[in-house]
This record gives sequence, C-alpha cells and structure tokens, in this order.
Amino acid sequence: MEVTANIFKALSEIIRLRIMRLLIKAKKELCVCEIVDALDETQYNVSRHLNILKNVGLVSDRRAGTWILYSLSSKNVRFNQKLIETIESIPSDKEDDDMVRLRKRLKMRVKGRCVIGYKGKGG
Amino acid sequence: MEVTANIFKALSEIIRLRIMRLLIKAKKELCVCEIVDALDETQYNVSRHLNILKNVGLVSDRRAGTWILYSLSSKNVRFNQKLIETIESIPSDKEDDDMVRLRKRLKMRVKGRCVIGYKGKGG
DNA sequence: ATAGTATATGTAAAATAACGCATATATACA
DNA sequence: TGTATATATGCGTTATTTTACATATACTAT
Repeated sequence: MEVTANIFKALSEIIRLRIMRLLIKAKKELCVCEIVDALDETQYNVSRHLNILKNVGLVSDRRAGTWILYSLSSKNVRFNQKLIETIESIPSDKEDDDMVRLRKRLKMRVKGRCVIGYKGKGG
Repeated sequence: MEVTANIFKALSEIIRLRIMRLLIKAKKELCVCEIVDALDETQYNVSRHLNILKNVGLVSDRRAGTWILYSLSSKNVRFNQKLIETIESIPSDKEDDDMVRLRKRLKMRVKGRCVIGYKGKGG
C-alpha cells in the first residue's frame, strides 16, 4: 500500500509525468541529455526526477560509456502495466511539444546512439 | 497534464488510497462516519481527504439529511476507468482491516441507511 | 595523469502539504 | 427558538518536497 502510494507520488509532478510519457511514446531507451533537451528543463532537475522514478521502480537505467540510458522498467507487474495504460490514456497537450523536441533531438543520433550532451538550460 | 498530475497526487497519500479502495470494494455510497470508523481515523482528517479526492473528480458526494454520502465519481472518462482498474490491482494488505471494520459498521445500517455517527477517534 | 564530457548529489531556501485543535455550517427534531 | 448530530474548515505547527547553485563522480580520450 505504501509502495503504491509512493508510485502515485512519483507521478504527481508534471515533469515526472512528462518523462514517463516521453519514455512510453518513444518506445526506446533515452539518454539523460536527450530527455533534458526534449523537456527543456535543467540537467540537475531531470536527473533528480529520473532518480525518483527509478526509486519506485517505474524506470530503469543502464550505462553506456559516459551516457546513461533510461527506459521503462521491464518489471511487468500487473499493477505497473495498468499504470502505463493509464498514463497512455492521458489527454495530450503540452507533452506534444516534448515529443516534437525529442524527435528533433533523436535525429542527431549517430548510428542510433546519442553522441552529444544537452544543448538547453544549464545545470 | 496538470489535471492528471493532481489526480496522481490525490492518490499519493495512503489514507486517500484507502478511501478509494473502500469505495471501490464496497460498491456503494458510504457516509463520512462509516468511512471514519472503517479507517479508524479522525473525522476531520477523513473529511479533508475526501474533499481532496472530490476536488480532482475521483469521488462525488450527495447530501441525505445530516449525512453526506460519498461514492466513486460517475464521470466515466477513460482515464478514470483505467485508474480504477489500476487501484483494484494493488496487492492487499492493510486495507483488508478497513474492509473488516467497514462490514461490521455496515451491519449497523437500518433499512440500508446509516443512522449513527462515528464511534472512533475524535475530531 | 590531465582535460573534457555526461550525469549525479549535498545543501540551503522556498513552496506545499499534512495534522491537530477548535470551531463553524447545515440539518433534524423538540 | 434551542439542542443535538453530522460534516466541513480556518489556523498554526510540523513535515515533506522542489528548486537552484555549486560541486562531485564516472567515464573517455589524449
């Protein structure tokens, strides 16, 4: 029960919901700098919020050189699956901008991999 | 998006999750005093948390004399429906005690209606 | 080792939220 | 009108969360 409350708490901030939407829609691993540019938020904030999502088991990470790639957690608990469906059913508005920026950013990948840091806000 | 974040925030406190579980499992309107006794929490806390759930549209209320009856919101938006399913899939632990107390409490109804106030903690 | 890049985190300040108590509101009934 | 009951709320205190800045860590390449 407390675990569940913490999962909902993790989804109770817009920036974290935007991160989840991004990962759900992108359907692929994203590195931190790509998420930073897609959301147009500071690096340290994105990093912190990613950590919160990770702590409740919603996302997982993997290192690839200096880059760290985040993706939806593969723990396919029934609850998590329902939750993803719920998030998918959120009516769109602002996060569309995120996807536009993400797509632009993903074009900068070389051979499918991120090769540059974030361009936007400092941190 | 912000609306959704607020809905998740409403579900990020254990007491509010317990209220939601109670209403989902009971499958009927419950008056505030019945919820107070089922959760064994103070009247003012239950009242406050019910108001938070109501403000985000998860529950709705209806007056019946001095009693106010709460139920799941009938707004059957797809998102809300998914959310209910998600909450239903939460593994049980503590809220089972809530249901035991609720059932005991519901037996005190007369002709299917609550006729007494709460017995438990003050407020 | 050194420099450069990507990501994470300690800390303090600001903003939010929860709790307890007392009290207010609304209704019922005499 | 006055009392009793059910529910809601204003306010102060405490606890939690978010943010911003600076800096630390981890890795790569020279």
